[in-house]
Amino acid sequence: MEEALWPSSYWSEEEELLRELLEEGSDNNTAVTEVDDQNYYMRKSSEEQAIINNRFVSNMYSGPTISDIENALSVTSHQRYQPSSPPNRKENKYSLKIKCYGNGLSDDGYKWRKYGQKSIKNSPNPRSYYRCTNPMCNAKKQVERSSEEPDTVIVTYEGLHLHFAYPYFIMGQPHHQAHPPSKKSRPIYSQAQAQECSQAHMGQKPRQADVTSASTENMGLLEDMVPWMIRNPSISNHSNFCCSSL
DNA sequence: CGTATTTGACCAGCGC
DNA sequence: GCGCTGGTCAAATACG
Repeated sequence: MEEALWPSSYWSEEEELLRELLEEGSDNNTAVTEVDDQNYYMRKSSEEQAIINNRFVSNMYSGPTISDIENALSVTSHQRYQPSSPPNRKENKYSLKIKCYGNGLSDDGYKWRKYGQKSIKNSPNPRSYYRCTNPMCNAKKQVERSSEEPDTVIVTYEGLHLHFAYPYFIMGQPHHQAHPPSKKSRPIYSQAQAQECSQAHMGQKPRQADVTSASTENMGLLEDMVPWMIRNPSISNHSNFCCSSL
C-alpha cells in the first residue's frame, strides 16, 4: 500500500539529504538521536540552524519568498538564544519581523484565508488573523504592522504548518510538483482524512480547542519540522507520517 | 456562481 | 460577578 503510493526510489534524494544533514548539521550524533528532547533545537547555534534551514528547506520548497521567512527566522532565532532576552517563540508560536514595502501579507508562497481582524488596544494597527487554506494544514498566522517600524510587519505563525513538507511525506508527489498546493490542485487525501490527520496530530479537539492544543503541541512549524525530520530520518520510509502519533 | 473578504457578534480567559 | 481583551465564528458582501 505504501509502496503503491511511494516507490522506494522516490525517497532517495531526501534520505541522502537527511544523511548529509546528519553528518554536517550537528556536531554530535547523540543529540540528533534524542528524539524526546524538545529543547534539542534550542541548543543548536543559530548558525547551525541557518545551515539546516537554508539547505533543507531550499531542497524541500523552491518558492520565491521562503528565503524571506528564512531570513526572518534566522533573526528571531538569534534573538531566541539570548538568555537574557525573552524568546520570540512561545510554545510553537513564532514571531517573524518582516520588512515589506508592499503587500507582505500573502507573499509567503501559500494561500491564507482571513478569518478575523481585531483592533488591539494601544496599537494603531489592527491585527489580522489568517488560517491556511490548505486542508492538510491547520496553521494560522497573525499579521500586525509594527508600531515602531511602519515598514515592518510582525507575522506570528502558529500551529501545524505541514504544507512545507507534506508533498514529500504524505502525497508522494514527484519532485517537480513540490509547489504549494492550491485550491485548483486538490490533495489526494479527502477532507475527512485531512481533518482526521490534523486532529490526530493536534490533539483531537476541533474548533476553538485547536488554539489550546496548538499551544501545547511542540512540533508543527517549519522550524520545528526540520530538526524533527532530521532526528527521524526513518520517517521517510513511512507513509503514515501525518497520522502517526508522535 | 463560487470563492474570498469584511465585520459585528459571540465566547473564553483573566484580573479585579 | 463583572468588565476587558483577544480569538473565532458566520452572515453579509465583494470580487473575479
